[in-house]
Amino acid sequence: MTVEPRQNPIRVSCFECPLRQLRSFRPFSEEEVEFVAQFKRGELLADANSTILVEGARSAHLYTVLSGWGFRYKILEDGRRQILNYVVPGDMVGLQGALMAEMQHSVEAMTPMTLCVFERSKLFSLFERHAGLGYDLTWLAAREEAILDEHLLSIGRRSAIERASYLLAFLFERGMNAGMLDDTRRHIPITQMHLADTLGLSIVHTNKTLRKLVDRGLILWRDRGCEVINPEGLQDLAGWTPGEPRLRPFI
Amino acid sequence: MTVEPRQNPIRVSCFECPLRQLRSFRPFSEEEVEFVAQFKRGELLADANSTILVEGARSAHLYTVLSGWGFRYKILEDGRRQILNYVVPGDMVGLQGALMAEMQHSVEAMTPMTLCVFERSKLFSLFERHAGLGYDLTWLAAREEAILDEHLLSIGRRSAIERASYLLAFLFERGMNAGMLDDTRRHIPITQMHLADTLGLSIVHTNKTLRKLVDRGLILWRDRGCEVINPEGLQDLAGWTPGEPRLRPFI
DNA sequence: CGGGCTCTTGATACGTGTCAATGTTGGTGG
DNA sequence: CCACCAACATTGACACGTATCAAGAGCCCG
Repeated sequence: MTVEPRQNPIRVSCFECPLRQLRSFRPFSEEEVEFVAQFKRGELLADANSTILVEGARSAHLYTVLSGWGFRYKILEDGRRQILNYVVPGDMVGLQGALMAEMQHSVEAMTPMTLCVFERSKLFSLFERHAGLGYDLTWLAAREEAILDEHLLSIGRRSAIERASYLLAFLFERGMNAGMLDDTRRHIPITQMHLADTLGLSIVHTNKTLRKLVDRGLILWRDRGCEVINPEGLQDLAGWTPGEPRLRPFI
Repeated sequence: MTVEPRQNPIRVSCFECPLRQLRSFRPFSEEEVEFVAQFKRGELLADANSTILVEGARSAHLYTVLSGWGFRYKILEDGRRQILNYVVPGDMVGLQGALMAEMQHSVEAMTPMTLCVFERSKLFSLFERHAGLGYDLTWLAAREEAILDEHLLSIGRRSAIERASYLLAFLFERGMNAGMLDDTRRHIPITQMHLADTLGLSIVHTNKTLRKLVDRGLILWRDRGCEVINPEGLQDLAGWTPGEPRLRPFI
């Protein structure tokens, strides 16, 4: 289901960007915001389950997520799919495609999403005009790398139930930091198919593993999604501790 | 076996850096080389099997590999180890530690290695003074990300024999591009333990899987390492094609 | 009202892990 | 120079975790 997403004129000014009000993002200088504002080209509204970027394409744009949940993935020729990571507000999408020749993975929306659109051709001027923002981009790339490292450790060396615990704890953590979850809204809008394709497990075994987590009182499954009851319990089971929260940049 | 590596005065000038003569690296301007030269602090000689960087440490340095093979890895509390990626000449090591607070993985040498040492505190001035080099760093980070994506796909969705084929084809490719392998020197200096910890398999099953590849005439195993006989055969078996070789930067 | 998704559950098959024993090689010290 | 030891590699038997197959229930949306 690939819906061609609509690209709209700017509705949210960078000067009053809702992300900047979140606790987890670093403050920006007036000058930086100004540059980003003129770097921004528009907004993209994507339906739930629509494809935002596809492997092999040469996109003229890159994006920052303003709202919604999505994920990056790759597929093998015979259709086997591996979800690589999830994207939440504040995350960049398509940076790889902007730097390398073409996208090496696809991106899909899990919920309706809003994305800021930037022009790929102006990327280099960002490095020239604002070294601090260039540094931020490298920082963001290094952070993505660190996350992928953890996923690799998880898929390679953890058992099914440990993997599932880690992943849900991870998603909970990211959702909280991105302002998508809080003490009242704890619902992660994900299907068991998504989890299976992230964990490297079959969907049947994923289902049975989630049931164990439900039975242990760590999570609830309802409304086509997951509600984390006991994040620390998940972390203990997985043997994972999230890095100390630290002010992060975004573009 | 953690040997404290020796740090020596500079013996290889950036102006006659041996890496720049390799086909796969992009040319640099005189000015850029000059900057890198004064960014460089010394050289590090690491013994085979010594640890170069350890998870949790705050290193004052970052490195570029000049010679030798090494790898990045993480371990769980109970000792389970996952190798994340390999490093060959031209690769940066420790960038994550330079950007984030501390290293989130360890790095170990598989053969004797030489590394250029750079000072972490001067990293930001690289972005200020040479936007092109800052761009290169982001490029390198995005490339590492793309590699990790492929590893995730492999561990998550390929069978044991497909995984092993992919990994050996990948190592062969990287070794060729880095000038560590050529038509006469085809020996990859790696143990089956390393492969097992990369593939997310037990060492016994790794051994049996490698035997199948030997029986198919795709590789040889000898001299504590692997000799790739038929790289295209490995690629076919894995369903993997290396990206077209493209001039890459390094610092 | 029907037809997809999504989720659930049991039975069975298969891939991979674990255990145990042995062979091989290279390095070290007497 | 030889003896010994520690990594590394190999192989078979068996156990266990996860995949696959199959059937059905619940739910949302057209």
